[in-house]
Amino acid sequence: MTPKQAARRMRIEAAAYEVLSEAGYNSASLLSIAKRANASNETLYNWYGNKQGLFRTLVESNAREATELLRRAIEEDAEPVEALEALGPVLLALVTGERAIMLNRAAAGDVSDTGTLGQSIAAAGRDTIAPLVRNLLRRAQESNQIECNDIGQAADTYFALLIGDLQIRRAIGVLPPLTQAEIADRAERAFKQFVELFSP
Amino acid sequence: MTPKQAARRMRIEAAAYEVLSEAGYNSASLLSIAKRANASNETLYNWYGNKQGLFRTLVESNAREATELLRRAIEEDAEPVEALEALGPVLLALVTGERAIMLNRAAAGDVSDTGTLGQSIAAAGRDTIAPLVRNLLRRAQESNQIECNDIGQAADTYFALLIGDLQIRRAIGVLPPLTQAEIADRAERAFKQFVELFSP
DNA sequence: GACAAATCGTACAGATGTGTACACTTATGA
DNA sequence: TCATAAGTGTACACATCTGTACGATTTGTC
Repeated sequence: MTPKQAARRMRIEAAAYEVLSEAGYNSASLLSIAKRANASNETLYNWYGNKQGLFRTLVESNAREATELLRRAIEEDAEPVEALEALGPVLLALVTGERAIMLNRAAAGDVSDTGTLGQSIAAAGRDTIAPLVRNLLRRAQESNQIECNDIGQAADTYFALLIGDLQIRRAIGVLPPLTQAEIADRAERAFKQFVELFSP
Repeated sequence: MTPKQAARRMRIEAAAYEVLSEAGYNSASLLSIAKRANASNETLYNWYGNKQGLFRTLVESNAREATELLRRAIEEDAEPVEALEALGPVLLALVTGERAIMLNRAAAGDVSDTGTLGQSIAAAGRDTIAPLVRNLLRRAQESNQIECNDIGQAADTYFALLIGDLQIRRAIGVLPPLTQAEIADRAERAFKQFVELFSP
C-alpha cells in the first residue's frame, strides 16, 4: 500500500460520507461515490467488493477511532468513578454525532439486505465499550464506591440513563445534533442518577 | 368510502407490511406492494400519492391504535403510580415490536428523502405519550408520591430507563424481539429505579 | 528511461423503480 | 336496467443502479 493509495482511500471514504450525508444510504450508489472522489467505479468494486463492503470499512474505521478515544478517556483516570464521569460526555457526543447516526441509518436500511452493517456497528461499538465499563464498575465495586449484584445490569442502566432514546430519535431525523451544553448536562445528570441508584 | 373500499385499503396496508417485512423499505416499491395486494399501482398513486404517503398513513394508523392502547392502560388505574407501573410493559412491547421497528427503519431511510416519516412517528408517538406521562407524574407529585423539580426531565428519565437503547439496537438488527418475560423484567426494573430516584 | 501494474474514463447489458396512460372490467346508484 | 364512476392489468417512457469490460493514462520499479 503506497502513500498515494492511502490518500486515495481517504479521499474515497470522505466522498462516501459526503454522499451519504446528502443523499442517504439508499441513494448513495457506488457510482455516485466514485464520481465524487474522482475515482473509477471499477476501483471501488475491486477494493470494497460492493456497497456493503465500502460502508463496512467505514463503520470499522470509525469505530476504531471512537474506541481509541473512549479508551483514553477511561484510562487517564485511575479512579474508576471519575473515569466513568469523564467517559459520559465523550461517549454521548460520539453516539449522537453525525457520523455515527448516518452509519446507524445505513445499518437500519441494510437489515433486510445483508444485515452485516448492524453487526459491525454492534461489534465495534457496544460490544467493545460495555466490557470497558463493566471493568470500571467492577473496580468501583471492589473499592466499595458502588454496590450492585449484577455488573452487567448496572452497565445497562448506565447506558440507558446516558443515551436513552437519543440515538433512535437522531436516526429518524426528529432531533438535531446535541450542543456541547446539552451533552454536558445530560452526562452529568446520568452520572448523578447512576451514583444515586448504586451508591452503597 | 364504501365498506368495500375500506377492505381494499386494509388489504393494501397489510400487503405493505408484508413487503416491508420481507424486502425492507428501499426495496418496497409501490409496484411490488400493488402486486401483492392484487391492486393496480395507479390506484395506489391515486390514493396515497407516493411511497412516503402510503407509509405515512401506515405510521398514523399504527400510532392511533397504539395511543389508544396506552391511554387505556393509563386510565384504568386512578392511582397514578400504579398507572405508571401498568404502562411500562405495554409501552415497551409497543416500541420494540416488529411493526414499530419496521416503521422506524423506514423513517431512518426517509430522512435524506422527505423526512416526513420520522416527523409522523414522533408526532404520533413520543409527542402524544409524553404529555400523558407528564400528567401522571404531576398527579403523583400532587399526592406526594414522588418528588421532582422538573416534570419533563422526570418523564425523560422514565423513558430512558424503560426503553434505553433497545429501539436503535432493534432497528439495526442486532437485537431479536423481546420475549414477554424480558419485557416484564425490564419494565419492573425501570419502574423500581424510577421510584427510587424520585421518591420523596 | 522503459516496462509492468494500477487506475481512469467511458461504455455497456441487464435489471428495476417511478409515475403516467389507456382500454377493459367491475361496482354504485338512480 | 342502465349510465357513471372506480379500479384492474398491462404497457410505456424515463431514469437510475449494478457489476463488468476495455483502451488510454498514470504510477511505481528496475
